[in-house]
Amino acid sequence: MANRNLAFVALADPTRRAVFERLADGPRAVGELARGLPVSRPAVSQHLKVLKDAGLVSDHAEGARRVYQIDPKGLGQIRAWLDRFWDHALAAFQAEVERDDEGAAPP
Amino acid sequence: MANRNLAFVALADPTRRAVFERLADGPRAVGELARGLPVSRPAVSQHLKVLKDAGLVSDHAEGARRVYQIDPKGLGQIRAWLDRFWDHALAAFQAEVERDDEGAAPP
DNA sequence: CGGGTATGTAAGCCACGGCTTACGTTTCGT
DNA sequence: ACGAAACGTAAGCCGTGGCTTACATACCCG
Repeated sequence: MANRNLAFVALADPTRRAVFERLADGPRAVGELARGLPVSRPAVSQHLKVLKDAGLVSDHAEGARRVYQIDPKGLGQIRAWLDRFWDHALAAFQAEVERDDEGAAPP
Repeated sequence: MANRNLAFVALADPTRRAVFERLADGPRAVGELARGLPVSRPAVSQHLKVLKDAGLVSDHAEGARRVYQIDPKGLGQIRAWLDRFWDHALAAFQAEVERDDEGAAPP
């Protein structure tokens, strides 16, 4: 999926990851998130857009404020990919290790 | 760790991920990897450097060729972070869901 | 209804990153 | 020993992305 690429790109930026981790503690509004971060509020707003497009967060209006929270669906998707890749890569790695040991120390 | 940032950044680029996934099938040399990829061989070389700095791959000389293979240690590190984060975020998410259901449909 | 609050968006700037070509170095083959 | 192969690195180009300031919009409160 192109979704995976979006998720990886979204998680690659440190500031964006800071926003995301901060959101892991519970739902927050934009200004609330911006407070304590070394960037301006519009910057946070832009980061949230990227995270939303990647399916990592969801938002809903709450009066004049806009509350964001983590979307477990997006996070699960990327985790599933990592798990699948993990199995594949590890299998290939072990196969290579065994191939190296083939004539190294036979009983 | 800054290591995590390097890993995320490394995995964010599509071409670099293509190299990495190709490496999951088994160890390969640089030119071998470049064949079939839409970029030049030096580009692949640069990508491999980034992946190596991120602890995602390791390399060893084999004659004139340089063989790269996946480093499971780096991959495990990022997976561990994702697992930890997954638990935390999911817990907060469920707590929020329960808080919403609090007065919604009580028996 | 008027003022302050909370947010998204536009425009513009600047740095960084990915790609290519060109070059230098090491190793293999004959 | 000499040419070719395989690779890393330097230099340079150009698009993209993150940040800021400025502006427009929706909402609450009195």
